[in-house]
Amino acid sequence: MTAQPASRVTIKDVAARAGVSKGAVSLAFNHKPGLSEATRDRIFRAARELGWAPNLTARTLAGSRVDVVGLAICRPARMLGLEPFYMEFVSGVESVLTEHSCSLLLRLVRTVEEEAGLQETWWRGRQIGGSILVDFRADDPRVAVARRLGIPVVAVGHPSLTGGLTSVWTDDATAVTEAVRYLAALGHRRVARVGGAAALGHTSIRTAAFDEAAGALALAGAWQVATDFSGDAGARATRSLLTAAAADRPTAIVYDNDIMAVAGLAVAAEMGLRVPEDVSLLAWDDSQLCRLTHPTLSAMSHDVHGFGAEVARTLFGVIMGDGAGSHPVPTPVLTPRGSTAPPR
Amino acid sequence: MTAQPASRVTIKDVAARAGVSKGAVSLAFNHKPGLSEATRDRIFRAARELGWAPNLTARTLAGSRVDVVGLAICRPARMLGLEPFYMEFVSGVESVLTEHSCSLLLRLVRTVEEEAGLQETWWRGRQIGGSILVDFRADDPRVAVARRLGIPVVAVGHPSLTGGLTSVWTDDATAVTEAVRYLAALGHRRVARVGGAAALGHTSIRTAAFDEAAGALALAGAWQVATDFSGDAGARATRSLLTAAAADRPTAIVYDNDIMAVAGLAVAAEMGLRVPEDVSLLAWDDSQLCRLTHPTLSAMSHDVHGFGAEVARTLFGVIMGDGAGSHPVPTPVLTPRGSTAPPR
DNA sequence: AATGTTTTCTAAACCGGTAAAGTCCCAATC
DNA sequence: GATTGGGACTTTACCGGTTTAGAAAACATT
Repeated sequence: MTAQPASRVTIKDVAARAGVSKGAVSLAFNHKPGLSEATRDRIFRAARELGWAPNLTARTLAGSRVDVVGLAICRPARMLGLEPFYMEFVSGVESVLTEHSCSLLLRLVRTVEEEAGLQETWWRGRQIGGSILVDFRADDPRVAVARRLGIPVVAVGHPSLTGGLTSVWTDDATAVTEAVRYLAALGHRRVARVGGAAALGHTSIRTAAFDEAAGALALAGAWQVATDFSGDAGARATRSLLTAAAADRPTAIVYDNDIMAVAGLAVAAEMGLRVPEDVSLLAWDDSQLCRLTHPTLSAMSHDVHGFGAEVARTLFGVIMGDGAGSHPVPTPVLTPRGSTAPPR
Repeated sequence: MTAQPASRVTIKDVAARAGVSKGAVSLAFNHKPGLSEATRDRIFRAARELGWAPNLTARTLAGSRVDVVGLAICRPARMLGLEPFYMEFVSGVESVLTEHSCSLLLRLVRTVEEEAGLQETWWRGRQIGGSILVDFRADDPRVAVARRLGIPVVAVGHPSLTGGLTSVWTDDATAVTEAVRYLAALGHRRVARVGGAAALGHTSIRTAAFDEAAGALALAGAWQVATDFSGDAGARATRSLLTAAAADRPTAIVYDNDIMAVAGLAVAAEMGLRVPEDVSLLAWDDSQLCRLTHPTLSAMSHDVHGFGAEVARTLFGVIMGDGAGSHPVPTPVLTPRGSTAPPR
């Protein structure tokens, strides 16, 4: 990858034009003291006339800031395409980064180990000034890497998973409990949950909370299935849950994302079951998708965009040296729509 | 954004340990001739022992490659979250970038003008080695910027829109024609199209092709609506198309993406119309979503992942200096599923 | 007027690499 | 035996900024 020449304007040209030294230009552009207002003006004028902006690469190398934040996402490509969560999350992150004229370095990886290596490479190569870590699992190798190298990171996940790294998280356990209680309150006694990838930490948390809630409410039936978050998996899981005899099958199903809930809706239709009369469905994340189906999908709803923004804000805090600790964001709240109702 | 110290290993340390000069280490790591096998080995061993990897920032500054590719997407954040197309496209791009150990710099912008400025900043600041431009519109300002600065870019869009930049594109006109012909062949005489954003070049192309095809087939009715690609807009458009008296309303609707088609499906259900008996629906892009509805959605289907990969490959070509010109990728093909049938 | 203090600005040393030019040594050629 | 020609490295000059240690000038103090 060779870069074209393309007559670049450098700090030297600006300095020459303003009749000062390189150092002076640098001071001016970093708003540092030691220059008279007059020269400052002269420098900015010269820069404007030449259309110059500091070269970030050089600036980085010279050892000040790195205006890039890393984010690696570790899920099979095919699955990602469908997951509204990530794009929305990313757009929330970006909204804050942009204010700091900071960019996002995005990479899709296949395994956490690969990601751990990537983060190390990025950091050592001074490609990033900090990083966002998502999708924690038990004994996550990224914790050690971040700690060993002292990378400023924000871990998206419950503190119990993120090994003491600064974390931003939603209270999944409470949300699951609320979901189950709601369905029980509607009168459901046989409830199922179509969960996400078993390896993921937040899936375990939800699984445990579901068991707990089902136990506390003494539900007659409580099923849980792990999937890979894909619509296909959600469809399969739903199909297998609903093929039992009417008296034995769940009357309500909670999904771990909204794609699987949409798939579940289709499966119910395909099997001739009415939603919500024969079976209630409850989605998670609540992207716009939930309002585009018929019936509309009830969901555990949270502001994913705002979540991303909060993560980015927290990361800036970490980079600046403050703001470690644990930052909970609002718990997903139940948004009832057309897909949930009392069982017949 | 200040970076932590974190005792960095540099090329100098490796050189010292291997008992050679910095230059030798550089030669070894760039696989250039002029070193004996023995020294090469010694250098690599030393690097491994010290856990050293070349600092990309320094490498970039020194004027060789820039291992980063830019991509700015210009659509409202809320809409993006839902658009399966982009994530899938990005994942296709990444799959090729990764092979070249190259990263993607992603940014969401609000206007093309903003993007044009961003591309210029990126390029001048040597943040990127090349860029991918998407969503072309008439008189797109990015064409001039790319040309003036000599940025290696690949334009995703029909050559008529991309002002002579190297382009990768799908033949939307042919695909639209195929869609209309198919519906006509099923016996539909009143067909509508719920299109994307009117400002976008490929929307205009599809609009013109639809008119042309409808004319050629002498359809009794041919409606077109422009939207913003959102599910809500798709729902609204569908609702307004279907409220006409049965004898006057379209019996088939083509959508410009699959989100709107899903929304259309829900609207039909909500209005008590059966799909495909009362109205046929045809989606575009064909993400997994189309197979998760009931009935499943017929779609103009193409390999978005592969599309992204081809774009990345072409970009590498451009960066290397060859491979300019126009690169068509396969035309979307009709994939009939459950949402299309002859009209009653 | 001589002596501190600031303020303003410059020169030069980095940052961590790359690349072109230069040095050294040894085998081949005339 | 002097010349040529490589191969194997090293030297050195950047890349485009930041930063620190001064120097020069302006101002204040005694």
